[in-house]
Amino acid sequence: MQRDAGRTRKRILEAATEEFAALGIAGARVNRIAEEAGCNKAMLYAYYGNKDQLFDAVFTAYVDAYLEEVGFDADDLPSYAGRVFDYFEEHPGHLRLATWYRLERPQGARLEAVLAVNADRLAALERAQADGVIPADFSPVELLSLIQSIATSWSTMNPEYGSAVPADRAHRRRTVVDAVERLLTSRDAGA
Amino acid sequence: MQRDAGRTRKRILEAATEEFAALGIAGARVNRIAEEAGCNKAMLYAYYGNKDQLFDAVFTAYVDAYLEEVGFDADDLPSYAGRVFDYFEEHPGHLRLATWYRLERPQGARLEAVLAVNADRLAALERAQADGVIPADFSPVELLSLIQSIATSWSTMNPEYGSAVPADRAHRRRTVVDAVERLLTSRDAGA
DNA sequence: GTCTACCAACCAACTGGTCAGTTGATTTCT
DNA sequence: AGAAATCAACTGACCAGTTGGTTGGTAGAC
Repeated sequence: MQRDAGRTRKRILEAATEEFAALGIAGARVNRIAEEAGCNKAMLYAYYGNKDQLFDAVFTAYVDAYLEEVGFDADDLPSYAGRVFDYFEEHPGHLRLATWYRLERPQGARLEAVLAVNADRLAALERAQADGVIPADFSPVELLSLIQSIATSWSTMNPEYGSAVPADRAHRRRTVVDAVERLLTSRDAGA
Repeated sequence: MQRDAGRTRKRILEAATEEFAALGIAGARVNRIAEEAGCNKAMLYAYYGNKDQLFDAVFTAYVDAYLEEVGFDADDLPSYAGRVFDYFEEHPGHLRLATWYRLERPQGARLEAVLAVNADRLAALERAQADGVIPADFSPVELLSLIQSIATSWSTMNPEYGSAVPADRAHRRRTVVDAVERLLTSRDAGA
């Protein structure tokens, strides 16, 4: 058993990601994380401060990975929605993480990285609309909001639907991309 | 101070609704609920069994109120979406409750009431499509999933958007209804 | 090469406080 | 008198965070 601070840090972060994704901040147990990571609880406090800061580290790591992998393309929003869908299909825990964050984090503390990315995206959408590349029926923030919701709609459904939800991932993906395409189809001004 | 079992039950349920909506099952504190309800913790156990069953009572009461108030109309989905939007604008805690339920409840235990309502709605949509009242581009379950997501999209956004989200409730509502209308506009079969 | 002093990595065991749930007695109404 | 409603005080388990000490790698003296 070699000693390796970097490896231990990583193992803690992985174990914490799993625990927080499953149970949230209030439900997570520091003891369990340490046990799962195969190290002593004290290491966790040495490396990450406390439970809350550990959640921060987990959440920031997820956001970085998400932004890197999904990217953004104001000119092709349907395929952006498809990539969002793909990401959360492959990392269902990350969507839970994002939801816990929204529910359990006090209103004050926002993530700089996300704020900056959002501003960028809103600006890019505005430009694309000014250039006529995408229709301007919805404002940039409306578009982002709707697309995000649609892309994750299957994962955020109440569990009671259960068997009615199609098991075929490709089929569910097509639904998402299709719906976003419809949002972007210009309609006549008349009621 | 009169004694009144019914009133005490109700006060506990109200206090519990607030506490669970704010903090979820793991984060809620039984002591706080009793204090807020202005009664002893033992009453809570006498009337509702334990913490989990108390959450069940809270959640069931919310579902009943929701189903009653929102209703469903397969022939006019945009206005259904508008009513869903309205409901959660007026009871933001209830959307949080639904989210906690999805995150914290073990997969096994579903609510009969919701299962039955879902089945009804799927059947109603199927009929409406067969009658040609609404387009059949999306299947019933796809429609329900998309509409639910769109109606709650503003409330489920990451908090980092903050000031970019329009404060005007009527405006946000129009976005929702508009988006659902677009889903229902038939398109040509060609790619 | 190997000895040694040093420090980072690591941990078992503890602490103080908090939590869900219980008990046995008291009050109030009929 | 008796039943239902109420509660102060208790219990045992658990939990986040700490402490004081041990272990293992390694840099430099010789």
